[in-house]
Amino acid sequence: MSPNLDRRSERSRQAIIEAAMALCREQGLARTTVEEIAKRAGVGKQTIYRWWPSKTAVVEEGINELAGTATDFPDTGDLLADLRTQMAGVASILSSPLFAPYLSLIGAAQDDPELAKSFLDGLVKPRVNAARDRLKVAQDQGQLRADADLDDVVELLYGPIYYRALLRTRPPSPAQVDELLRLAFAGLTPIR
Amino acid sequence: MSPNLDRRSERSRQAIIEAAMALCREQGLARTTVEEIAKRAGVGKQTIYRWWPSKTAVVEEGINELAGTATDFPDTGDLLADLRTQMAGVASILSSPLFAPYLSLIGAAQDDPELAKSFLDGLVKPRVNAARDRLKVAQDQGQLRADADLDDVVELLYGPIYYRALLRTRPPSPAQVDELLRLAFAGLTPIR
Amino acid sequence: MSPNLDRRSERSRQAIIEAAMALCREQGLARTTVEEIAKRAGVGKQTIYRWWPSKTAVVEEGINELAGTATDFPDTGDLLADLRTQMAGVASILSSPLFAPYLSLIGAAQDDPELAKSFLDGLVKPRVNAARDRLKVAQDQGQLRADADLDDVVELLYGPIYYRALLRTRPPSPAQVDELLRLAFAGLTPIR
Amino acid sequence: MSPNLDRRSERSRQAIIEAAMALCREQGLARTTVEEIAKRAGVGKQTIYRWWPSKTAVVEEGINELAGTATDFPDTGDLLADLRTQMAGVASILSSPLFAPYLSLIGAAQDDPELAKSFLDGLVKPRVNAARDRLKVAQDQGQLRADADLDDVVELLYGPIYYRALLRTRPPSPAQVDELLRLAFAGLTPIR
DNA sequence: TTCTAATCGAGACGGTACGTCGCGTCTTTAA
DNA sequence: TTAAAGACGCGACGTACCGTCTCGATTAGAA
Repeated sequence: MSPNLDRRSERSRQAIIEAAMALCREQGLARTTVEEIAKRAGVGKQTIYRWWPSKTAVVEEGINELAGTATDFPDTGDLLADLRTQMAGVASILSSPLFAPYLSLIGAAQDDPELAKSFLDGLVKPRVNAARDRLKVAQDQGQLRADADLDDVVELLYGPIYYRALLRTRPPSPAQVDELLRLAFAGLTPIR
Repeated sequence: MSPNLDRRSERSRQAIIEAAMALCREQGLARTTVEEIAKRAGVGKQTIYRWWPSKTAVVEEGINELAGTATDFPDTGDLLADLRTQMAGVASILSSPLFAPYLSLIGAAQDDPELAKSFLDGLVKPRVNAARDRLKVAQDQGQLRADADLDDVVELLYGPIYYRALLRTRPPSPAQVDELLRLAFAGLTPIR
Repeated sequence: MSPNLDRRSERSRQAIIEAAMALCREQGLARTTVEEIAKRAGVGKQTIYRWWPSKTAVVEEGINELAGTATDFPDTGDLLADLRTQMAGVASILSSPLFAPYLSLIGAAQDDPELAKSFLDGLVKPRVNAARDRLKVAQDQGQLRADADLDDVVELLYGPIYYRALLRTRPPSPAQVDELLRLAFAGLTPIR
Repeated sequence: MSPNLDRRSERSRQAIIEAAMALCREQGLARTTVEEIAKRAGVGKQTIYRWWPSKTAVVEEGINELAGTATDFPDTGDLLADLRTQMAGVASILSSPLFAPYLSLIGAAQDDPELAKSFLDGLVKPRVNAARDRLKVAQDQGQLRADADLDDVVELLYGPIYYRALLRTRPPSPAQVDELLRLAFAGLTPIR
């Protein structure tokens, strides 16, 4: 019924993911076809369909491998510094052609509830949890407002970065992160 | 060369937009086909292609008509109150099934630079400008930190709403807006 | 539901039939694919599937057009001479590369009851009937044994020609027809 | 190079042939796949490909075993009686579902010269030779027209049986054989 | 008010890609 | 070494839509 994982060809698996990511970078996910991926990977279409339900699932796996630990959270004891480091990494990623398939994936998820779910569970939640954990430590240390809900804080900090990337107003950047952190921590209320 | 606008059938125009929006709400933009739109609208395919370059353009027009003045900015003199009002409207829209095609459109734009451009110019920029104008007035009145770049402020306030909608963590809501405004204006720095 | 015959492209119809027949002659029906036919005819696959249920149906129509009136029965008043003429025509056809698809069709019909039926009704029966009509006239004129069942006679005369063609023992030929007629009319019983 | 016959599994060999024949009877040769045969026989595909070049070769072997000595020629000294016996056997076979794969095989051979050759050499020729031998004896005894070419006689007698089977006009039968022999021996020329 | 040219609904067309089936080969594990 | 099992690269299947292209049949503006 379901295929035997032991007999799976690792060579083909990697070739498929790499081909999918490359094509996705060149033309976007929408214009990338399973046939092209198969051809570029030197693989039969069936081998793709045997192990993934769709091209988006392939790209999801590719993104997951690519992201790896790149967005891990540091803990130097200084929250602001750590946020600056990590968020600058996120901003770089979201403006990098290497990670363009990531934005395509978020795009595709808008019309694909299953993809949305696996994307949320597999890519977003783990990283949000890590962020929340780091914030919790800082909050306990008095480096963060005690009455702030940590999910709200995560949204406040990362929302603006994704906003730029997804609405294409301007690319996210480390400079944005600096200003963003300054504003978010100081608050918009004018100094009296 | 280009078709004669005077002879255009308004009945068909509306039927097409309504069919496109309805199908988009039912199945998402990706699964909606031009043929379906034509059939549901009781229209020939050619009539769609004569007036729009693609199905996304139809949906874009539909969104534009639907949005109308719903997200206009009030000016009661009280910035925080006005933001609360307007942002709550945005949050409602972004969580409403009626506006689901709007998210689909942002999704499609990730792989379609032309759509991204016209979407940005036609839908996003005018509203961002209106927001910036309102913020400028408030800043001049001393209701907003003087050293805050207004584009950054817009991102800080709207980023978190779009973040929830597009990453599907949880739906945007007026309650989010309240907390968001509280945090953003007060700042994350703990009260000493 | 079913396509509109008035709007059918005659150019495409002919190109498809000609391509199918040509490929069938070159490689046999079994190795001929719908995709090849479409490509050679400069036509979309759907156009084939719109008007025919299968490639064999295309070839059937091609054979029908090709056969035309080539196997019509003459009536000079001399049964033996007429049979010689007409059967020689049949023998030529069954050994001609031009008509190779005809044998392929009979082959395919062995595993396809629907094809067998339409082949029988469309190609075989009309010709058998014509043969029987000619034989009936001759029988009434005393040129053919009065107690012979005409269907049996048809089988006796044409069976050996098809036998050679389908079992590939040796190709049918006018010479075969001569000898066949001699034997069949004189009978196998030795002259006392 | 070629596999070792001594180590061959007789159990598998028989299971494969039986599965192939059964499937061929149920669905025809064209719709029978090697994968189905392997599955039904409880055998790996490779085991089929190791010992046969194609599914038709398996069926050919199956037919050969099935036919066995069923169509052997008797020699009671009475040609007509012997022909009646043997031809009735052939007619029974050609109208029996058990032997349906035989007709499928002839069908497949129309587009497969290699199959045609091995079919002709392995199945047809030996039986034609046996028939010719029996006819030769009879001819020498004066039971058959002396000036009749024996290959022509074989075609005259067996052609009509195959004709019915392959063109699907009506099934061959012992009754057909009776009438056939009557006509062929008496001749079609009216009695003066 | 009639003429006439553009737009309309309809849908056939040449294509591209889909997701599936089966081919014949190859690789792994067990007997 | 042969066997069962089944993954693999490949090619074709029949289908769904694409965007273009005819077709009459309206239908509204200019004559």
